[in-house]
Amino acid sequence: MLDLKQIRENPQLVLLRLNSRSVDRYDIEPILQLDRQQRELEKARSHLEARRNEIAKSIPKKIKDGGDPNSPEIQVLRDEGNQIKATLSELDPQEKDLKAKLAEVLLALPNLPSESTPIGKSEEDNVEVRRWGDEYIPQNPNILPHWEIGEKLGILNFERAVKVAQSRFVTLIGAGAALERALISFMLDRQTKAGYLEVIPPFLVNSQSLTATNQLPKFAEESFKCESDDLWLIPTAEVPVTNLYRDEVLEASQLPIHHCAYTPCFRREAGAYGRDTRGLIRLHQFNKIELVKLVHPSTSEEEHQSLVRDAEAILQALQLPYRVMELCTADLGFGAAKCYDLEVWLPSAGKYREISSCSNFGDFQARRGSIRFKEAGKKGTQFIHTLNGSGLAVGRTMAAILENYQQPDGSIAIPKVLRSYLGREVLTGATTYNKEMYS
RNA sequence: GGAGAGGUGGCUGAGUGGUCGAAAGCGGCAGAUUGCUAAUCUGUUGUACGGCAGGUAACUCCGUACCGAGGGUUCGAAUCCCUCCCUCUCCGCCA
Repeated sequence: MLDLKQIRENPQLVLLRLNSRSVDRYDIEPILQLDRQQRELEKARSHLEARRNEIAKSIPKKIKDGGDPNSPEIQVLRDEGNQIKATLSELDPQEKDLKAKLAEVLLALPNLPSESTPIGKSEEDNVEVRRWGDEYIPQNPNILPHWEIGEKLGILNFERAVKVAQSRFVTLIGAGAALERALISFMLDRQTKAGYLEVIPPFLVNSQSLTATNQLPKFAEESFKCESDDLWLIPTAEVPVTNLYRDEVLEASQLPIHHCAYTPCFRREAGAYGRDTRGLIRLHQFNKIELVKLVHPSTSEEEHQSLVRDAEAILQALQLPYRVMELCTADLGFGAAKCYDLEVWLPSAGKYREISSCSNFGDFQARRGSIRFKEAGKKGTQFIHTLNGSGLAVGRTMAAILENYQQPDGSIAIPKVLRSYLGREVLTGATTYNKEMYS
C-alpha cells in the first residue's frame, strides 16, 4: 500500500512513477477526492464528539452540585446530546463508506518502482546484470527434455498424478522423490549456514495474510481457496513467513530478521492455458525454499543484493549455468519496488528460464500488514522493509539438473554437493537406485 | 463436536455506568546517590488519525479514536445487551 500522505502531498511524482510501470494510465484523482471528503467528515465528526464529551461531563457535575436530574437545564443538555447522536449516526456510515472505498483503491494500486529500476515497456527491456557458468552449458545436442528423461527413468509420473488430481500435477517416484528431498535439504542447509533462521509455517493462511503480501484483493483467482473456511493454500512461503510479524512493533535491535522456509506452493495458474504444459516448469503444486527478510529501511538495498547472492549460491554450488536479470518497470511484480530474476539454463528449450525471483518491497507490504519497528529512545514507529526471494524453486531446479546433468547414456550425474545427501554419484533409474540404497 | 472460563497498555494485573487512556507492580527511559557493579530514591513512559494552532525541522500544542472485532442501549460504556473471532480447561474424536 502506498503512503496516503505521499499521494496527497506529491501526487504528480507518485503518478509519474506509477505510470512508469506500463502503458496503463493510473488515475489518482479519485483517491485525492476521497481523501479530502474523508478528512472533512472526520473533522466534523471529531468536533461533534468533542461537544458530546463536554455534555457528558457537565451533566454529572451539575447533579453533584445539587442540580435536579430532571430539571429543564439538564433536559436541554440531554436533548442536545441526542441531537448530536442523531447527526453522528448519519455521518458515521458516510465516513466508513469513504474509508472502505479509499482502502479499496489504495489496495489495488501497485508499488512505486524504485529510482534504480530500469524503465521499460515489456520484459524485452529487462537488463542482464551478469551471467555465470557458461562453461557448464552442456554441448551434447541430443539432450532429452526433463519430462521425457524423467519418465524414461521412472522417476517422474505425470499421468497418474493427473488421475489422482488434475493436469499440472506430478508424482515423483523413487530416486526422483529422493532427489527432490536432497535438494530441499541441501538448500535449507546452505541458507541456514548463511544465517537464515529456518521456519516451517502454516501452509494455509487467512485472507488478511494474503492481503498483507498483496495476493489479495487483486489476485484472488491465482490462489486456491478452501470453500468453507477463510483459508487459502499458500502460493508461496512469502505469505506465512512475512505475516509471522503482521501487526507487530519490533525493536530496531531485532532487525534484520532473516528466515528461510521450505513449503509446497499452490497456484491456480489461471490464464496460463497452453503455456509450459509439459514438465515441471508450471505446476499447481511445487516445492520451494523461500528466503524472507525484514529489515531496517536504511539497509534494504544492500540486503537485497545479498539476498540475490544467497539465491545464486545454490545455482553455483549445483554448477548450473544461469544469468541474473534486473526487471524493468513494465515487468515488475505488483508489490515490488525492485526485482532481480535468476534464470537457469534449460538445454531442451535452448534458453534461460526463471528459477528465482528476488524482490524488494520497500515498506509496501509493511504498510498493508502493519509491520513496524521502534528505534530505542525515539518517539513513534516506522515501517520496516520486506524482501524475499526463492532460494530456489525446487521443481525447476530438478528440471535443470535432469537436463544439464544428462549423460549420453541417459543417466543423470548427481551434482557434487548433492552426492552426500543421496549417497550416489549417478542416477540410473527409480527402483534400481532405491534397491541399491536401501538393501 | 459438547460443557465451562476468559480476552484490559511492552509484560503481570486491578477496574462492573461518569472523576478511566485506564490503579499497582515489572520492564523501559532520564536524573540523583554510589570507587565499579548492584541496590536505593525521584521523575517519566502507548499507538493511530485529524487540526484554517506554533516552529525550517526534530518537535510542541489542541481534538478524536483505541480496554479481542463489529453492532446496540445511554446525555455518557473497559464496565450493560447482541453477534462474531480467538485463547484456556474438561469430555469426545483423532495423527
